[in-house]
Amino acid sequence: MMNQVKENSKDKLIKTASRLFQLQGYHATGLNQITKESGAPKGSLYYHFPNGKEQLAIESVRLTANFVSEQIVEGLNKTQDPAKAIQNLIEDMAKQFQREARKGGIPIASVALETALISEPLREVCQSAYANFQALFTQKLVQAGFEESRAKDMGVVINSMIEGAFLISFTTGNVEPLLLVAKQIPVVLK
Amino acid sequence: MMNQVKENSKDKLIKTASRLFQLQGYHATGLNQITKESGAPKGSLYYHFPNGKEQLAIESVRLTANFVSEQIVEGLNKTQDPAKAIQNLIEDMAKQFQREARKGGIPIASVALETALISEPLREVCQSAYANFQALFTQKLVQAGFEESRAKDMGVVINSMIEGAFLISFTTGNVEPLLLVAKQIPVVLK
DNA sequence: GTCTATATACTGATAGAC
DNA sequence: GTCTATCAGTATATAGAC
Repeated sequence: MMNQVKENSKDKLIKTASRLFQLQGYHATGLNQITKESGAPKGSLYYHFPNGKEQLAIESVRLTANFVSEQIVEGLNKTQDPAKAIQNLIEDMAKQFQREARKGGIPIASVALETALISEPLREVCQSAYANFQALFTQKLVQAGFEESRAKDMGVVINSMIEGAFLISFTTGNVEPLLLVAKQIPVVLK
Repeated sequence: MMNQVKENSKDKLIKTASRLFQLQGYHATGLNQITKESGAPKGSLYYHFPNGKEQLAIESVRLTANFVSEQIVEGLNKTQDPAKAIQNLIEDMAKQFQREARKGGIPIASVALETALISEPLREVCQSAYANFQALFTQKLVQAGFEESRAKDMGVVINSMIEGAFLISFTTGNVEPLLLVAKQIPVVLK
C-alpha cells in the first residue's frame, strides 16, 4: 500500500534536500535548487510541504538522522567490546570521510548551528538526532555491563568527541582529528 | 599613529560582522544588516573591503579567533597543572555560555561549516583558528613535561572535544555536554 | 497532484556625486 | 572617505490553469 515502486515527488524532494542541506547548509540551499535537482516541480513542493522550507528541512534532518543511526547501529554490532566497537566505528567513518574527499558535508551540524536560534521545531529535530546517537552509544555500554549513569554520561561525551572531530576534520580537510579521537575512546572508557 | 581614539568605520564593520557571523552564520547575515547595525554606510564597506563579503568575513573570523585565543591563554595561565587548567577553562566557558543563554552563537563553527567547501581563503582562516587553539593546549602540555608528539595529539583531541561539546550544548540549550567533557579531561591526560 | 508564471522582498555588488 | 541610488540576481512564497 504505502510502498510504491516508483519514487514519488515527496520522497525525491526530501532525499535531494537532505543531501543539499548536509552539503551546503540551510541558508545556502534554495528551494529553487532543491526542486530543480530533484526534478519535482515547485508547485509540488508547497503541496507536500505547506509550511515551506522549514517543514522540508525538518523532514530532511529526520531522514539524515535515521541514516546515520543505522550506520552507528551496524558499526557497533560488528564488535562485542564497546571500546573497540566505537573506536572501529569512528575509524570506519574516517575512511568513508576520506573516500568522499569532503564532498558530503557533515550530517546535521550545519543545519543545527544555523537554525537553533531561529526555528524551535528545527532545533528540536536536531536535538532529537543527537539524543538518539548518544542513546545508541549508551545502550552499547549498558549491554557491556557499564553502570547506567556512567553509560549515559559517556554517551554524551563520545557523541561530542565525534562531532567535534568531524567539524575539525571537515574544516581542515584532514582526517587526523577523527583518527586521534578514535584512539582515545578506550582511554575514556577504561 | 595607528591607534585612533575614535573608532573608524572599518573597525566598526569588523566588530559588528564578527558578532553577527558568530550569531547567525555566514549566509544568514547580510551586508545590509551589517552596515545598518554598525552605523557605517554601505559605500564605506566596499571601500574598506574591495573583495566584499568574503573579505569582511575573513577579517571577522580573525578577530573572533584572536579573542578566543586570549580567553584560552588567560584560562590556562590560572592553573599550573594542565589537566586542571583545561578542565577549569571548559567549566568557565560553560558558565559564560549559560549566562549568555545561548545568545552568542559558537565562535567559528558555523562559518567554517558553511564556507569550507565554497571559499578556500575562508576555510584557511578557520583552519588557522583551530590550529591556533590546538597549539595553545599543546604548549601548556609541553610546558608541564608532556612528550612533544603526545602533546600535539592531545591538543587536537582536546580541541575536538570542546568544539563538539559546544555544538551539542548549543543545539540542545544545555551545558551538560560541556561539563561532562570537562570532567573527562583529566582522564584522557592521565 | 502537477506545473507555470509571477509577486514581493532581499541579496551582494556597483556607479558616481559629494 | 562618505553616502545614495540602483543594478541584476535570487530568495521564499503564492495564484491559478490544468
